Amino acid sequence: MDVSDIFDNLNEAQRQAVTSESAHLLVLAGAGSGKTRVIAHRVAWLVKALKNSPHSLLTVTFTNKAANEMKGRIESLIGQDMADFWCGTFHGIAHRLLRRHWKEASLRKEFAILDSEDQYRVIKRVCKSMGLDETKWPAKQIQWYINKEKDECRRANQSEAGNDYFIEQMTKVYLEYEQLCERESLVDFGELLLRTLILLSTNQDLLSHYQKRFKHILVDEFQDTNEVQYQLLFLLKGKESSYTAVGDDDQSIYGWRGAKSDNINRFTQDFSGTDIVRLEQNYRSTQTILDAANSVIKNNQSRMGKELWTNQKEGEKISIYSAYNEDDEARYVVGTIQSWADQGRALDETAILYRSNAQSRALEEVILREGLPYRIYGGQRFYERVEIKNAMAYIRLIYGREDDAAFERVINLPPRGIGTKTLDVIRKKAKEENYSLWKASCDLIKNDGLTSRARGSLSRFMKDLENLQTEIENLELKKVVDHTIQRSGLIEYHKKEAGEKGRTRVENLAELVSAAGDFEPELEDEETPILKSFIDHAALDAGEEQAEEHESAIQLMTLHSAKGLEFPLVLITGFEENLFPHRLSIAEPGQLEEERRLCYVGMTRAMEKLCIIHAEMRNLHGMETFNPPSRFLREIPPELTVEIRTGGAVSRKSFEAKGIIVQGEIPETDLVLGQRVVHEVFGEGVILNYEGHGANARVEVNFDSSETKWLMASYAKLRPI
DNA sequence: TAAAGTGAGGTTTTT
DNA sequence: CCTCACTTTA
Repeated sequence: MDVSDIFDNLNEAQRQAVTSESAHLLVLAGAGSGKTRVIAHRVAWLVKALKNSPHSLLTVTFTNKAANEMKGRIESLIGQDMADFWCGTFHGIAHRLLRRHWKEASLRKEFAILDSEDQYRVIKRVCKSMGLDETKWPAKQIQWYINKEKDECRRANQSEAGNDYFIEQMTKVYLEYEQLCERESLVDFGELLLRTLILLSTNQDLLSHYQKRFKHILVDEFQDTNEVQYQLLFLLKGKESSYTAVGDDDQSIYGWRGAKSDNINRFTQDFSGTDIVRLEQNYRSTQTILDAANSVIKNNQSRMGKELWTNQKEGEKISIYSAYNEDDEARYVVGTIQSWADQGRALDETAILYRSNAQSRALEEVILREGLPYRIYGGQRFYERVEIKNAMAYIRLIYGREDDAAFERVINLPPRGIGTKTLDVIRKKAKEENYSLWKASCDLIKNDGLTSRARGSLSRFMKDLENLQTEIENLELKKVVDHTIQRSGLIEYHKKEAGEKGRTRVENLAELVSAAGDFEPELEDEETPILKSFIDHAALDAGEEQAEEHESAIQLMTLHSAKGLEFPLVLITGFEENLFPHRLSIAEPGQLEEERRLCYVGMTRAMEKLCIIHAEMRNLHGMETFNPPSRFLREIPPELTVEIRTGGAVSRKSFEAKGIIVQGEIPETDLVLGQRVVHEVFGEGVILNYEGHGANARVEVNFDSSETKWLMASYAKLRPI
């Protein structure tokens, strides 16, 4: 294979980054400048040109999706076996290390991973046992506190309470929680990282082994690293290791969960001999979109400074639409997308972005009404769904009876007459004897510590589980899962559930079976049984890929989850003060700047056309709220925008009030509002509304079929009658 | 013990 | 307005 393949289609700066031979490398890569590409090509270059073994490379990303994508790209670029190549998320890699060195990390061999819901439940359990008032000390807040502490590398005994009552109290719970996790060998997400950090820093042999192994460490989205992640990277730095950090301080939007974009600056100081390469050529967006995004982000004080440019054409102006309310907003959005589709473009080229998930509802309703296919990202992920978590709890219990969280989850699911009272007795017994709920149940049944009714139900439950265990022995994973959801009664239970809900739950369970069929554990060690690998996978990978629809659909998502994606047509909704920037972020300058970066991220997702919509009035929490247009709107130079119908011919409100057809000429066209026209396909109708002018004019026509459509005037070939 | 009613609270998200 | 968690009732 020819090494030049690796350089094809790279620009000068990219090539410089890919082939840099300085001790360390920092790539400051603007949005759409080919940052993932640089990492993939650099790995390829290290392997193909410099003959590094894949074994000596480590690539770290933040999401599983990004890791998979990266791996795929690299493999297709190199075209050789990369079995020994570590490429994963921080958590995935930490997990791998802990599984390998569980003994040194003082864990049990079969330690379990707590996802955030499991963690929440455990914390609740701890609070209860401490007799804490739940209303005064919400478990959610405690969870947040503990995770924050772990992100900052602090154990419970390392917090400085001073005489702060709040911290003192939090620390107490943290301590209890820590002990419980220790006792049951439970590891939450933060713990994966912190424990790995401690494992390596207290184990010189292990540390130098990995320091020697990893000659090149490459980190994507560096601006999103938090304290513990940074320290982990720093710790792994050996005499010969060389680091590549790629990031964009302007796209740091996760400060609120502990990410420190300042780690970029820290990197240049801690890793001496760092070469800095800036990627400022954007391959994604038109000049107009880029100019607008640049002038918004320029208002931030704390920046490393960077200006994107492109070779692309100026492109269309940015449409600004002032909607009357959220319903009008949704109609405009859908209308714009429809005319996009009318021009023969695909629906999956379009994305509707919003600040908070709650905004998706109004949009969804209108899309649904128009019968367009759509897909909402975010929200509930596959392995987080209750029915899936329940099924997984059975599987966890089959794997190991000591799993109290799983036990509590399914002991009465489907309902089998074991209520809180019985469970309390079991809990108490377990606590007294300091062993698992399962063992406690065994003893209670033997020693007759229960009412006969509870005893019957409980022993039936336990016997069922034992039977299930023997039945699935030697079956392949898919069959195990299938068998489990059948025999546990979960399928029956959800089938009985009313309406749509029950049906989708049954479907999801079926999906779980097929996910199990497709599941391939990471090879590495044959010691771990596949069942355990599958359980870990479910905790570590929320399963964004699952149940994906393949039909070309409109994409709906929050601004946060749009990061890293691109779409030809992007519509950002809810561009209002108190919504975006969010009410809670306005007061503090640091948070406001993060909101602005979020805005920058959103705008730079657009390739060809960007629309920004704000509503004059919006129903929020059941109240009519009037918010002025977002300050970010004023930061976009007016010459880059077209305001659609502002102070113009049509007053939305009067139009709304009474389907009156407003009169008026549509600029630079031969059409007039209220005019009867005929369309080749849709037949005759009346022009109700318009926006834009000349070649860009779009008109709303109410056809005699009573259907109303937004059409591009220049494409629709409307003939006046 | 299981199903209907009451009331607070309602950024952003990954692992 | 809508969701959720928790409380009351059959």
